[in-house]
Amino acid sequence: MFSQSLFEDQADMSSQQYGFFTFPPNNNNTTLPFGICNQNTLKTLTIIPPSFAADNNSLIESTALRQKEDLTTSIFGGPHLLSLQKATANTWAWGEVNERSNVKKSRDNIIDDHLGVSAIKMKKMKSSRRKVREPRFCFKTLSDVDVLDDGYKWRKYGQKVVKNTQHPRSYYRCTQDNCRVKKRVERLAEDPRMVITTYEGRHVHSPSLDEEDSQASSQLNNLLW
DNA sequence: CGGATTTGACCAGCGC
DNA sequence: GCGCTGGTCAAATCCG
Repeated sequence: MFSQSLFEDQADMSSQQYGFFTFPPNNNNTTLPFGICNQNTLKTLTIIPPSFAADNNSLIESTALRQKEDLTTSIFGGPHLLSLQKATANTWAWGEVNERSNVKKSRDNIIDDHLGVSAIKMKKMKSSRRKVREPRFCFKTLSDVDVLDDGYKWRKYGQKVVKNTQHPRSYYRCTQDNCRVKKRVERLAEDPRMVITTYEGRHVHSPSLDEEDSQASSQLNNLLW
């Protein structure tokens, strides 16, 4: 089961996280731990902030390592800030390698190269459409609202009831022209309080800043996307 | 009235 | 080849 594998990954992830950042930017009640993916390991989860999905996805890991220190100091104003976040939400994220860099590998190797995905989930991923491989990032957030304010404007284009889940999955597209970023929003079957938000692709524009957006959230959005 | 959402139909990939 | 499933489309509907 897909959702089951999420739980398995989550347990391993907590021990590897090296920092937190708030997500979404306008929500003070959620913090997001992040860490580094270890490729080819099933039990070790990799957590990568979306900002690390650099243009060259093969450099995700090294980029994350290189920027780790900068994130915890300059972006968050010092390591002490990390502990000041209201860590009421148990949130996390995982990244997925862009398959385009693996075109010459065998099918099995391609599967193995997905970051932080359990064996069960990898099997599942084989059945999903894979023509266009965009970087994908999944966030698990404790929230009453399904659609978290991430600074971008989204248009819903579909909703689907996923097998063995009681909550439908919603599909959104970024409303910006020429921006093909999509996201899926669903509730965790085992814990409906948890919202699973999966982003696919990278924005080609800045967030649409509303009047409420603070300078800090703008800064964080630039970091993330 | 125009933009956003809903929702059933359709399509593609995969397993059997 | 067929059925199942997830993802997308697009007409209908909603709503500010």
